[in-house]
Amino acid sequence: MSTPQGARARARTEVTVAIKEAARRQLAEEGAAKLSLRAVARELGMVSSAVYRYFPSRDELLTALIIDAYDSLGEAAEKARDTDPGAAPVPRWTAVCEAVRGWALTHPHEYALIYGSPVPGYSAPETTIRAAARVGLVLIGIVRDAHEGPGLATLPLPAALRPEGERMAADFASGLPAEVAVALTAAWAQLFGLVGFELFGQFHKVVEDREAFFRHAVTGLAHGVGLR
Amino acid sequence: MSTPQGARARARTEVTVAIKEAARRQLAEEGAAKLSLRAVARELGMVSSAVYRYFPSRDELLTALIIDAYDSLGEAAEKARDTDPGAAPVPRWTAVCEAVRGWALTHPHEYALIYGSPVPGYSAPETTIRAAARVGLVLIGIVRDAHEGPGLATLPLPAALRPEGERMAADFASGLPAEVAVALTAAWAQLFGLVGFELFGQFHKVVEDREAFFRHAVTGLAHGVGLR
DNA sequence: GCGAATGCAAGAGCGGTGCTCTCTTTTGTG
DNA sequence: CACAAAAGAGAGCACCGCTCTTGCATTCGC
Repeated sequence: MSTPQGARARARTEVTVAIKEAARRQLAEEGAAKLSLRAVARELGMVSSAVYRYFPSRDELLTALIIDAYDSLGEAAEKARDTDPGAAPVPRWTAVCEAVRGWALTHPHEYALIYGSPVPGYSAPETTIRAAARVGLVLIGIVRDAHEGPGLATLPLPAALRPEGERMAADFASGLPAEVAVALTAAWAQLFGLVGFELFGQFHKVVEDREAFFRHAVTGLAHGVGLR
Repeated sequence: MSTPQGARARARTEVTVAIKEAARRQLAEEGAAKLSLRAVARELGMVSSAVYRYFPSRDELLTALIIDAYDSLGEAAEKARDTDPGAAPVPRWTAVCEAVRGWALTHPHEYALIYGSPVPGYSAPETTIRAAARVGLVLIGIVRDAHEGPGLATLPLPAALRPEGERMAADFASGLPAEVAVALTAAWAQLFGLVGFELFGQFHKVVEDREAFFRHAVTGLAHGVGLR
């Protein structure tokens, strides 16, 4: 799976990561819309057609960047979760949320790539799905720990949503009550609403002290899923 | 302000709206990334350089579409608010939220244009800000009505966020308590997090009964701002 | 060890894009 | 009616994604 020996293969993976690095640099500077395969080739001193030996199309290159971005964000979230494993549920939750926000603020174009409009057309390959789930899994883990530890303050679930909640719990939140699975999914989406609004300028002239506002809002999200 | 007489001016506005219509059609079919001024010109039977007499650049055309989209969404929200003015606060709130969701589902590319990544680079002219505020104003109005009527169940605000909340209330939520202004702003962002996640495919294999889930989630948002 | 198969870079080229010029035609108005 | 302003037409520039063919190097099978 890793470098399968051969000097040739080694050179290939090296060029591949060089292309991704140059592309990521362009992405950070100009945004996804301006990312151009030809410019990447120029930066690497090769001709544009050579890049197609490594990525069959611009969209494939973008997809690779998307997966890397999901991984990077997921790693940031996991790191925040693990820095103080003994902390109470709510601080752990807010720490992860703030890590997500921090990553988004330092990688705005990459964030836009994965949580903004799907720019490369409509390609969401299965490979991206696993990567996309990492942040969600971190949040689930915190809530599960709380459920098995100090317990959760659950809210009632309307009857119409009960089967959906049972399915959710079975699918990706095993061990958690249905109403928590539903609340958690909503909080997950709402977290990215907060981050996206700040990042995309919707809070311009609306929220000034973004840090404090965010902390307060995600604390509210934590309470919404039953953490105390 | 409207058509200043002259047949020439009339023709100009006609061509202008024709260009916008063609552009909106392309936007709906292909998305913002594929929207091309030359294709618009082709569809209208004119040469590409002629379009530049009406819109100085592709970005300006996109900006016009953005403003129209904000207006269209705001109108949908206002319509939902006005259909049953005597209803209780929570149903009024959820009706507006569902109107936002419905508009987003029927105008996905336009929604992506205004709440996805800012595609035309980084242009957020002042003119768009007024248009962007309409949905927010609808939500504020509902909460204000409830505040002056049945009252709100407010939650405490951390001391660090009190000045921010006071400023918010003074700026755009006059008559509402500071903690409600803060909660309202958070709910506003969270609403679009829910809509965006559904629209951009993050709920794929996660949420099945989207309608019921959304209704439940926005009811939670309503409670979060103090509506009962 | 050597020829053949394979991998890779280079270059030219196609159709498309945004945008800018110049030139001509149309048209409203003094 | 004449003239100036507005609008359209066309060519052209630099860039884009992508394809194809052509040489060259490396690797593999015999």
